[in-house]
Amino acid sequence: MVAVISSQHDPRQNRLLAALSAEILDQITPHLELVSMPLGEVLYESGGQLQHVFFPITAIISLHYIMENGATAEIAGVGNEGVLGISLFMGGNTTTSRAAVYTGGHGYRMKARLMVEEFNRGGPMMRLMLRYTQALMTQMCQTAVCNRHHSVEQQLCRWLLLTLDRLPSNELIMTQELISSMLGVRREGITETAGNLQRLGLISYRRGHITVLDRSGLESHACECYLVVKNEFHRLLSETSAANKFATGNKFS
Amino acid sequence: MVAVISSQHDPRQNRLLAALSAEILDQITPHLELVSMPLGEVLYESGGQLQHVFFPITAIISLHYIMENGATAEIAGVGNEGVLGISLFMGGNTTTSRAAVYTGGHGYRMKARLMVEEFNRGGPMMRLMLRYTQALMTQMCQTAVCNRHHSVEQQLCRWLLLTLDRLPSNELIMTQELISSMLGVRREGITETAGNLQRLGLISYRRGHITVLDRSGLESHACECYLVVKNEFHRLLSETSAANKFATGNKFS
DNA sequence: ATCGCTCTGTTCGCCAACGCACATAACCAC
DNA sequence: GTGGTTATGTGCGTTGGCGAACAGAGCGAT
Repeated sequence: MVAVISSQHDPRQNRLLAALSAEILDQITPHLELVSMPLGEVLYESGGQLQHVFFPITAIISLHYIMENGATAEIAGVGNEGVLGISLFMGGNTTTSRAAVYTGGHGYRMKARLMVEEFNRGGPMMRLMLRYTQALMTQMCQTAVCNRHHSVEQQLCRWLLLTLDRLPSNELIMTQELISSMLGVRREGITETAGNLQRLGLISYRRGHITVLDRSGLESHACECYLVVKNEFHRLLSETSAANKFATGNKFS
Repeated sequence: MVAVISSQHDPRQNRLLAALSAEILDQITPHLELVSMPLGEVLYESGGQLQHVFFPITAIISLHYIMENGATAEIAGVGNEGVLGISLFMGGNTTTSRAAVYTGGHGYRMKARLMVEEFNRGGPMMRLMLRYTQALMTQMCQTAVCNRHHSVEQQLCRWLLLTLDRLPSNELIMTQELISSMLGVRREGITETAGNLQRLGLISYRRGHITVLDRSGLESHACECYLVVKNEFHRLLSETSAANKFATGNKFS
């Protein structure tokens, strides 16, 4: 069973891991453990300790905050472009947010201690993690801005696109209820908005499934936030990025 | 003139600098330049290059995003507890946000290249900057959450308290117009809310000045977000924090 | 002392999103 | 199939915050 799964997956399906040199990737691959990440699994609670960092490949994780009254709001998402657990090497060990799987799938995990050791070498892994952290911060910023100024429809479009970018197909497996709790809005608001988008021919959906039919149409209904995040991720994490420039004068390199 | 100013200020007035060991602080002090940071000064524009990092002592800086339609929203603030310019060592060099002074005062600045070099030593400066970065992320997260779920009144209370914590006195020098653009709400909304708070005896204000009369009253009108941010800054940046724990197994230390 | 600019106070209609309640419809397990 | 469960659709009334427009009041400059 494990062998079957392994043959279908490769650490390079995670774009952060893929950005590492073959040398470093070979070095850490023995420590990467393929794990199933089922919908709803909580990878850490607010204030909890992480035993592993996670590199999703087909799963998507939501970083969100649960308020005293139980309401939730997503702060950022983590898919195959990223890693869960940056607080380990940032020095705080915990965060005030929670992480849960909202699109089931697989990912690789690595023991926290190994990750910290690798980070502390100060080499390409550290630089990659720091660049990713900055990209994640951009996503958080844009979430804040979007929450302040944009309509539910704009936010839904943004969110669908960001999620779609992390998936191999154009179909999302999730209920409107789930989306509403991610965006921190009413479920009825999603029903209404999704209905509009379907009427416009941008998406189609049935109970628990959403298919994107017209990606560029969705983009034009989304707010600017989507492209800001997407472009910043590309700028910071494309292989030809500022990595080398940054390394100038770095005694680690 | 410079001598007079210098005699009144000390790098230790910035709590990040104060958290460094005397040895390291002595080492970088020659490179710290005391600068005046007048209200409205733009320290960097979205996408621009930073020539310096800034350690505010009496000034407060707003990190905010300007939308295509000109509306603004603050993402986080930076005062004497922090540093402006983390994108320099995170590897991205620029951010999508903008930084402007919203409470005039003074701060120290340091040439960007020197900061990067110091960071790249991988020692206490790096660990301090990373812990600060995580605290800043918490602030961003809470801004996102607060924007989603809390009323203008709750947000105003939170914002006043966060600003107050960065000031030596209980008086804020700023117009309602300025506050509204920080929070990304209408100026009238601030007028109305500030009027309520004054009627309740929590604050008093006159044209361009706000005095906090009842701090704990303000706290009880604020949402949970204020304390989340405050506690997380304390946890991550108090001198007895996880710094040493983090350093365990770190070949730099 | 006065003028003029800027900041603050107040009103009005408007609308997006909310909270609640309940109807219908799809899917799953048996 | 059929029944139960869960997801989606719809219709209220309510409300917090918006946009615009303008009146008054404070403060600084001259």
